[in-house]
Amino acid sequence: MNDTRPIRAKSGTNHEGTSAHNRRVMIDALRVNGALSRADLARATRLTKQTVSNIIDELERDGLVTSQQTVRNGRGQPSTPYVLVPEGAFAIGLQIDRHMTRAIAVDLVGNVLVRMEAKLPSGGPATGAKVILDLVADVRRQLAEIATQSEERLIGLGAAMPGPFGLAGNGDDPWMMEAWQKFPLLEALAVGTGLDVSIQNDAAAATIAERMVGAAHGLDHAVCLYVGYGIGAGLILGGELYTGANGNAGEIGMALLTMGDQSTPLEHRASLASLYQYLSLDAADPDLYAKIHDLVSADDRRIIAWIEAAASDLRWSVHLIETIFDPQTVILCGSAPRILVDRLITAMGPLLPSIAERRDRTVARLQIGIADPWSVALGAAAGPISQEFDPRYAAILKD
Amino acid sequence: MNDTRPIRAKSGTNHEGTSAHNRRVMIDALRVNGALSRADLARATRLTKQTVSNIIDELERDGLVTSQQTVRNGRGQPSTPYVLVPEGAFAIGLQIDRHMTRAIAVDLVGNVLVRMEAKLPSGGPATGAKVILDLVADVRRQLAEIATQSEERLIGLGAAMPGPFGLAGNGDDPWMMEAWQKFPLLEALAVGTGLDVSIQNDAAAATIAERMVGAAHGLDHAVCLYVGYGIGAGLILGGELYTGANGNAGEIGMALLTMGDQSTPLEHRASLASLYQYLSLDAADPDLYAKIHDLVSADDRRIIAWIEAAASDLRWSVHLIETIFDPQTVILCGSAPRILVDRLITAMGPLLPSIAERRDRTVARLQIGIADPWSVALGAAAGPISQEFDPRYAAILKD
DNA sequence: CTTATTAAGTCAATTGTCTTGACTTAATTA
DNA sequence: TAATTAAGTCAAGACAATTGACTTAATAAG
Repeated sequence: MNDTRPIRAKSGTNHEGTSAHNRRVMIDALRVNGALSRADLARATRLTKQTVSNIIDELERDGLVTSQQTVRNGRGQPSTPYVLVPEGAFAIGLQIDRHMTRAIAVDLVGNVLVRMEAKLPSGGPATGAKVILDLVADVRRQLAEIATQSEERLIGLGAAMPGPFGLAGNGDDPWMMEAWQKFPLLEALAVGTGLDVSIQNDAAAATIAERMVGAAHGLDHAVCLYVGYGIGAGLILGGELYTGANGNAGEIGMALLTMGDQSTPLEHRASLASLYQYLSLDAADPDLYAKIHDLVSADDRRIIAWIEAAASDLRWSVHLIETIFDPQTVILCGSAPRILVDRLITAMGPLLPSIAERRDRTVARLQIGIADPWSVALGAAAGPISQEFDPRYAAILKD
Repeated sequence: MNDTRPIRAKSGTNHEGTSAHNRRVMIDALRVNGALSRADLARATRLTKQTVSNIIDELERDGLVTSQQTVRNGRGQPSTPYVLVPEGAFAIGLQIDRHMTRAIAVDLVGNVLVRMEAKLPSGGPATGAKVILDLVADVRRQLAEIATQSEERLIGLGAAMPGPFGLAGNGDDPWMMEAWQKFPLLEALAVGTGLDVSIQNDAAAATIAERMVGAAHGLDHAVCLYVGYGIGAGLILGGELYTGANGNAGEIGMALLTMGDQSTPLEHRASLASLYQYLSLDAADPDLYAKIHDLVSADDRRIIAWIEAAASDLRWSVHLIETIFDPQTVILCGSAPRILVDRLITAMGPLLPSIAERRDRTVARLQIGIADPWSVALGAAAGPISQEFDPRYAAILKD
């Protein structure tokens, strides 16, 4: 054709795509169901016994699955259950937050093997990059001590930081995240570690964690409402994390709530940042979570008021998420003191009526997720594992 | 395994899945780009020339593509462009609305070949089912007159009606849609026509129409904001229509807007239903659209006020959609008089600031879609075509 | 206790689909 | 006129799932 307009087309697939998909399906089935025999896998995946046998043999050779004691289940030859081998793969997760950075090493099934943190100096990436690379190197060293072959089986480094990405900053962030968002972090990490690096926002990372080891385990339609310094949503749609056209899907914190004439972003009303401001707390204080814990435990009048107000906004957010996404469940998670999340979820009940009120529900409309300062780092680490081993459309296609 | 808990697993795939996917990719590429040579297709899909040749031969034998005059493009053998054959497939679309039903026949590329409508009697499905089946039969007869082989190449019947589905009715719908939603329409249509039948909500149908022949053509991340009797959103996420865990994703009309202390569903403020109520119009009046057209043309004071109010809510809706989905574009479409949609879109500017304000935009943040009383029926017809020929994850998998 | 039945799992041959590399065709450029 | 470039075909090969018969090992029936 003689014009130079680029041709838009989806990618084709071939044998390798088929094979890669089927491998992933096996691993996913073992992750969701626990031990399964070859016959179980054949029935569940609709592949033939022979195909399953070949793939399981290969996975066993690769050290990703292993057999257990045979079990007798009535007539017929006893079956041999297979399970995932935790040491089959490792990944490192890195959270870059406003005042600190955390790094975690996980294995194939999501066990946390190493966790370390460091304070980030206030100079932004110029000084912070070295701190981060050192932290990653430390985690890697520690991992190597407790897991043989960890280096050979280290599949990548997942980083998480507050989004959104790719935008001109609005300048209202007081703490340098803008500088970090502009910094070519991916390249710096890739060069500094020699690993495959991926970056996502913190809500998305927390969601990946929920899917691997939390309340979204085995669910294909779930939305995580993440409450941290900011507030965001992570979207599991059709079994995959949805990130939108530019990687910024779910940045619900920037949604404007119009109350009367004035509009405020949700983030200014229901995030930890809003709590810190409301209580005049120092976000850089290392004992911050303990202080909040104490305040909540003591039923401090002001924090109770904040919880009530935030719960009201979050209640509405859940309603909106249910209305727009029709998920199997909504999960409230966060990098926040656990007691605060517990109080929030209590204060959010009863939920607003919505299309989620169905008779055929099997999981609760709203569940509590991993509420832990480490959840984002954990999800960051789970990212490469998911990328490498979970079934996904893109994995079938070429390139 | 000796427990009876069902095993959850994704489906595997095999050669036929590969082949089916590659066929769909070819068809999609031709639909999006127009005429392409085998070499173009090979480059765009990353398949080999030989594979493309085989698939194109097969598609040509099946009557889905045809070659055009060869074209010389500089050195080398001239290329032979291929295009989709409109008569390669047909589908029938059916819209069931409150007071009427519309049916359309389309071909593979989305040309409308037949359109017919009928008034629905007020007795609900008991009397309406026969009217609908007769209408479909009439459309089918007319289609057969203008298109030979239409019966052999008729791939299905797509139906569209207001959602949400599968819920206990709230009883506030004055016009029987509840009865229709409870009626086993799918079975009735399948038995009555002998065709493959699928059902979706009207916003989803309008969205499918936008993707096939409208503003979302070739886009993989787009959200359609549908304004009709109700209001809803259709979601194209990652190249596929997303319908949620229970088929009710996008039912944004039920989203509550909290203004001060009281909350109202969006639908009560910005839909045609709200306009009818505001102006005391009879929704069953066959000349309704003409009347609204005249009122808008005459700048009727009251309708202008409604437009201003509705535009304000829709402006906020667009902001919310952009914030949550991060789509390439938002499309305002509807079963509404065109002039009203034009006025609405004008009144919606300027849009609220959002993450959609990017320097690298190639399409407008907000576009106008097919604003036409027939758009839902068109999308309903496009549904089976899309289901059969568009690339989608599920098409690769077994069963 | 013996035999039938059932289910897990393997073996070897086959099938379906894409890939590879050499070849043919038909145009432009030197 | 010859070299170059690109489209497209041919025939053989590679890869991965399928098929159907077979083996193994348990329980159930007589």
